[in-house]
Amino acid sequence: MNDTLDERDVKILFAIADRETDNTEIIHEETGIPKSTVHYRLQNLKEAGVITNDLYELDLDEVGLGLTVISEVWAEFDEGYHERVGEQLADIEGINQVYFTMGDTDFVLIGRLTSRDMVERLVEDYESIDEINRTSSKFVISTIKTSEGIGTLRDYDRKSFLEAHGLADETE
Amino acid sequence: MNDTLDERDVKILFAIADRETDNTEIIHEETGIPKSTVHYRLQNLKEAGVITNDLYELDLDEVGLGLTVISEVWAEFDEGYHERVGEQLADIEGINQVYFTMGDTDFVLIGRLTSRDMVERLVEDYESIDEINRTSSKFVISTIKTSEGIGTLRDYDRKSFLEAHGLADETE
DNA sequence: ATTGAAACTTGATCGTT
DNA sequence: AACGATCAAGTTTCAAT
Repeated sequence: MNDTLDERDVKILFAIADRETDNTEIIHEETGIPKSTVHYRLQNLKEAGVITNDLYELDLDEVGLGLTVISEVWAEFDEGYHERVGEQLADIEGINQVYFTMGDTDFVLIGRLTSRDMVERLVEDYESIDEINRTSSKFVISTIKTSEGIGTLRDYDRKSFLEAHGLADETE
Repeated sequence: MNDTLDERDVKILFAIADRETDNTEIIHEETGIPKSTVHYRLQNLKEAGVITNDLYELDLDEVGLGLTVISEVWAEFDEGYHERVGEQLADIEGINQVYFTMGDTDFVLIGRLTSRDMVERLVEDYESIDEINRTSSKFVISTIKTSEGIGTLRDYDRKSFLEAHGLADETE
């Protein structure tokens, strides 16, 4: 975890996440921090390796989200409840992936947490949801790979991806 | 899935992922497609909802990666092997998250696939790795939430995030 | 380290094919 | 739809604090 990260950096990073853009004018508007200062801070964060590229992929360890927890949650089987339970799980602070899977009302969640202290709260949050029967959590010792969004494409060989979509490879 | 996506769009999207930037000059350099055409294509993809924001978060359904599979893999317990097995799992086409968890050599993987046909190949790929004892896979019926990278910050309340890091909220 | 203003680079637009 | 040339917009730099 990077200790050079201060409140102002956090403010800028949250603004980028919230407004879904790195446009300095908009980040300035959101935070009240001048354009050139925003630029200065972002430059430092890039050099420090907190922001790893132009697409604003983040080093989660560096921002203090080094702890990953994978939870499985079983809920009461009842048609309408899946979505409602799912939304409630998704709203728990620190949870960033929620999947509803085949089998008997089974959710898989992935959370990125700031510390072990949060785990206790997490489980409390699960249990505060009425329809939930049982939960089980496991800690991640090491994250060998993560990619999301456009980064997901890196996991594919372009030729075979095109093939899978019935598209021929255009040779320029 | 969006059928307006053609080979050229895919080429541009892969170039963005590979070069980790959306700089039109660089994408031009990578693909041979003129700057203004790159711009034109990206604009269309944004309007079509394939690219959902300035940070190039993608709608995976729209790019034809609508099928999500979560797998658990147990491997032989042997000090050095974790990383080697992990890397091999990470290299399987379509796998975009690999976690090594507590317990007896247990990996959790998440894959985004183009079609059911790929699942068979996936399992074959798992089994082609020597050290692996047992695998189990489940399909995701619906993805209720996913966020990665800078988007992960959206899962936090800024005040409590700052607090967790021992940072006071600066009032401007 | 911060900032407003200037300088510059680039993304967005336009007109033609 | 594609693309080279042009313009508007954004990013980066700079000098002062």
